[in-house]
Amino acid sequence: MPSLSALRAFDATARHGGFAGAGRALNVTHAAVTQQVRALEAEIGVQLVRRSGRTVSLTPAGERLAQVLGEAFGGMSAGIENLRRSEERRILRVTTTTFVAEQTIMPRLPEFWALHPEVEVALVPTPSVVDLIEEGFDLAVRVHAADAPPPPGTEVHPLCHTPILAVCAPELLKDGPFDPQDLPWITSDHGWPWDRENLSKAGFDTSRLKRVQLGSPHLEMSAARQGLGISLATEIICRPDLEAGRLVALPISGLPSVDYAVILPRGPRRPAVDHFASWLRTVFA
Amino acid sequence: MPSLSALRAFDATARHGGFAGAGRALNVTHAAVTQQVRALEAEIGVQLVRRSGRTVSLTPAGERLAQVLGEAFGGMSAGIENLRRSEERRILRVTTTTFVAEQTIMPRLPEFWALHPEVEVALVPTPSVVDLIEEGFDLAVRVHAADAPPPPGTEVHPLCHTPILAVCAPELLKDGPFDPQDLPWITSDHGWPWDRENLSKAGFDTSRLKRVQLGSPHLEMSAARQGLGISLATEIICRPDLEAGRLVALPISGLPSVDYAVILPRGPRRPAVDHFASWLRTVFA
DNA sequence: ACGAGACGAAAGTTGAACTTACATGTCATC
DNA sequence: GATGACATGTAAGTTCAACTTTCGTCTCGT
Repeated sequence: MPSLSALRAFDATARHGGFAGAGRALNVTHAAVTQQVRALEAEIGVQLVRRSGRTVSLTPAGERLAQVLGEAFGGMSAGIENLRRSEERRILRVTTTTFVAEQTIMPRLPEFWALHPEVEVALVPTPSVVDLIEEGFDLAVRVHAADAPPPPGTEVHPLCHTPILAVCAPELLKDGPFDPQDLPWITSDHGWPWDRENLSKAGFDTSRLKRVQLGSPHLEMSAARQGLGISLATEIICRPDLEAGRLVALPISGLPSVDYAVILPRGPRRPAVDHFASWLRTVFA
Repeated sequence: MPSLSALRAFDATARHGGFAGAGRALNVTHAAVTQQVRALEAEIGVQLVRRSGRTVSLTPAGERLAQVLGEAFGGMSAGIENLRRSEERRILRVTTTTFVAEQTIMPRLPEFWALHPEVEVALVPTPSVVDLIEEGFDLAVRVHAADAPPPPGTEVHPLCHTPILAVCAPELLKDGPFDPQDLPWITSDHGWPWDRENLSKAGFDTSRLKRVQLGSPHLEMSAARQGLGISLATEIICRPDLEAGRLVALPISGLPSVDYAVILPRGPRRPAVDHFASWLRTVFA
């Protein structure tokens, strides 16, 4: 098969009716085009253009080839253009935990849309870390230790370092100090192993704790606000409730801190993904 | 539009299910293919292949692009292959004078077919020099002075230098020497200007000559053989008749000589044209 | 545990494609 | 018929995209 740039040079020559015009269209000089077309003619052994004085015209063979090439190149560029456009407009799929989605990102999403109104965002709360690439996500916000290696095929951009707090409704503290061992801990089947690990680090005897289990994660925070018990949560998640006085942090020392990070699939990204990632940095600052 | 070699690299990757296989198909290393595919992904901003361990698979976007590219490249190579083949088998169109065609080439054509049985030859006798390219001829055999410039768009390969003879049937000489001014000259409307010029150079008073005009060129030689008069012809044309004793050359001095040459359109040629041209050299030797 | 065979990354190399420069040829216009 | 604008032809010089090389890593089958 002949060189593709020679084919493109001939295609442009046919389209623009001359070497000079083809050169302009391809951003090269006319000499480059003549060389390529000559090479193509030599390669396939057929005269493709008639050179008569100041103008060139296609031979019958040239006409046939130009037809074929025009369709092929046209199909290519149309296909690529489609792909690029459908990709550009595709909705931005973001996965994170229910808490981060509801408490941290959703309340401030209007700020993002003020910056980039054209980007549609789908926030998909998934309890566990999922395979970004396999599930077709563009971005994840996850707890990810700063020194941990990124999951295969992804890259990690740290967002913030934030302490884990034990929070409850201020009413629970009205009657003075109390022993946290006595109060119920609001948790879930899924979150309990993690909560237990963190409470152990703070010196609690986790086998003696009372637990309140709720069916859906987004009920937990509201249960805490209503004084049902104590909940473990990162500071960044409950910051709005702390500032509004709906929750208070218990003075428990020894609870660890965690790192939040943006996790992105490796490889090429459309601009919308980068926009959202950099906006997240301001949200988690 | 992305680089065509990147598109071809991706096409080959899709076709062969991996970078290594694509590299083998394109006669390059796997590294070259990965680079090109990565560049393509960056260019159009879409992930096209999933790299998982030892194998690669196409993403949905990659599938779509592979489909489009496969059709485009397939169409191209089919079109080129068609062109090349139809050109290869195309009949060889040769133009020359009636005399050369009938007297010199046609009798020996079997020798050419013995060498190249696959080449079909069309001998087209045309009285005047025609535009090779415009009329779609592959080759012409013409009288062309060795030092004359080639017609535009053509190249000239000299064949032989041959004298112009005045010939007649041997019977006309039976009654002893005679004055050529008295005998009729066999000529044609079309050939007369040329004959007159040559006769003038040999010192004849052309206004006093008797002329016999015949309708078709290929009757002239046979009229000469039958003793109707004298004919002007190049030695190479009437050599078979001279050798067979059907014609004799009159001892007229002063007639000029001419050069025969092969005239070819410039540019790429298929092998059959070169074969025929080089065979002609042996015929005219 | 080990070798075969695939992909990944980075630095070095090469030649195809391009530019530059000048000659030539044609056409429109004055 | 002289002139200028604009096309193509050719050849020699230049550059950067594409490729190779090299080494590392991963996965799979034995």
